[in-house]
Amino acid sequence: MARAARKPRFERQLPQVRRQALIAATIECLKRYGHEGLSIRTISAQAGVSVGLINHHFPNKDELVAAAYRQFNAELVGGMQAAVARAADAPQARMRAFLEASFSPPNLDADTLTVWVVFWGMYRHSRPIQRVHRETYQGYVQLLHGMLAELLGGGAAPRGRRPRRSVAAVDLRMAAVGLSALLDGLWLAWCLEPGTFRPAEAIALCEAWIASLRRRT
Amino acid sequence: MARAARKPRFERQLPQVRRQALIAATIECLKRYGHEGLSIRTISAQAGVSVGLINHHFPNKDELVAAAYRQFNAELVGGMQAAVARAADAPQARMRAFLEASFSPPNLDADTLTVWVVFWGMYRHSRPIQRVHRETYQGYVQLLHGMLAELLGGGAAPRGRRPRRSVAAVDLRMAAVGLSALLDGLWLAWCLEPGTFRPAEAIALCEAWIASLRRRT
DNA sequence: GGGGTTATTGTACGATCGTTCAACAACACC
DNA sequence: GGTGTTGTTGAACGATCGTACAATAACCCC
Repeated sequence: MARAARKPRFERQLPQVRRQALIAATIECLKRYGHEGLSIRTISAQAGVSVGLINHHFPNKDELVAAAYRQFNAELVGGMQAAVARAADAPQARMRAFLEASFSPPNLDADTLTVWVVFWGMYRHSRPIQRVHRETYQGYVQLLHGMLAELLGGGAAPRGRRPRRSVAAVDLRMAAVGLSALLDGLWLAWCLEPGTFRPAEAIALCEAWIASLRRRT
Repeated sequence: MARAARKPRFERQLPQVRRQALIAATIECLKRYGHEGLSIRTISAQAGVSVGLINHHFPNKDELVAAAYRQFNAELVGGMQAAVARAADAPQARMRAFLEASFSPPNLDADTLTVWVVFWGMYRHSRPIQRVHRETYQGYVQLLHGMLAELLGGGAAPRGRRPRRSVAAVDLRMAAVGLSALLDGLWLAWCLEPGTFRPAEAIALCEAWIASLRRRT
């Protein structure tokens, strides 16, 4: 045959690039097929590689899944933090941006719930999943806690000064628990049955909750 | 051998009884092993029967799982309704009983969450699961909605008279959405990390939410 | 106590799972 | 252009999955 440029059967990639592609394929499979999508063959097909390649870049399947969990969490929490950082430098505006990010894609999405549910199902029995959860969830809690402190503490100093009264610490803790629960519950309900209410209504509920908290302070 | 009473190798059961035992074994396996416990062999071992028996009483695995989901839901919702029915015939007392049942076993239990998560994971792709969900969840929503109507409507007649103002209907709908979300979120948070707050604190948060609703009416 | 009904058993089968590994080939380098 | 490194392939393995089915035996009935 003449020197027709033969197309290579595959392309070599840097390990870092390939690992990233495999992680992305894993998340995509989870979104599409849920728990059923978590098979080596499904993921490798999605990534367009052979079955053997996964075990060349990851010691086993659990490590790939844990890496996907880390990335998935980091993206969502990072998006939240970025939205808050973009907002005006006022407690109300920051909280507003946080709520709007909470009730917009990619957070408010049935696919996102599908992925979450799979990871939740592994939480109790998988050590790597537990470890990654603690790593990333902490950032989310601190973000929420900090914004509530700004809003409710009044004098809560931006340089980490202690709150005026120790009583406020207890209230703040339960305020964060409550707002977090309300957020998660609304998010869950919307993802399961999007027709029940509109995202704006969910935001309004959260702001009403916060307002009733401020009234009590 | 003398006529030592030979122990039968197995006991025949009425189909109804055996089906019930298999359903109970399925739920038990889900509590212990989560998604991994959903295998014919695990379930049959838990029930103390052979692998073939399941397909004699159920056409396939999905039908067994759907039956388990129906029973699991019916027990929890039934427990709620019973708790409310046992309470004094006053709106506050009924709501109080409802909240206490929500934040006590068997509802408030990490095992219960484990089972729920598995069923949630099937929700999107399994028709039987969707059907059972609608059947049972409806009872829960109506219970919650009815109690809120009693508490907030004031004049909401026990004989189904229409509320005074049509505005109240919209508020009532979102009030139910909000309380339901708060309940689910608190329940979820406690099951995932029981050390964060006490059940009584969760009840207090819900009652504070309801109180702020009443104040607005 | 013998016979009939059918709940129950346990093996077998094909499919799919995660993982291994020897062979291959793409690409950088000299 | 030859050579070395190593990212990549794809067949193969043992385990486990859900299901099918013929054989077995428990229990009711007369």
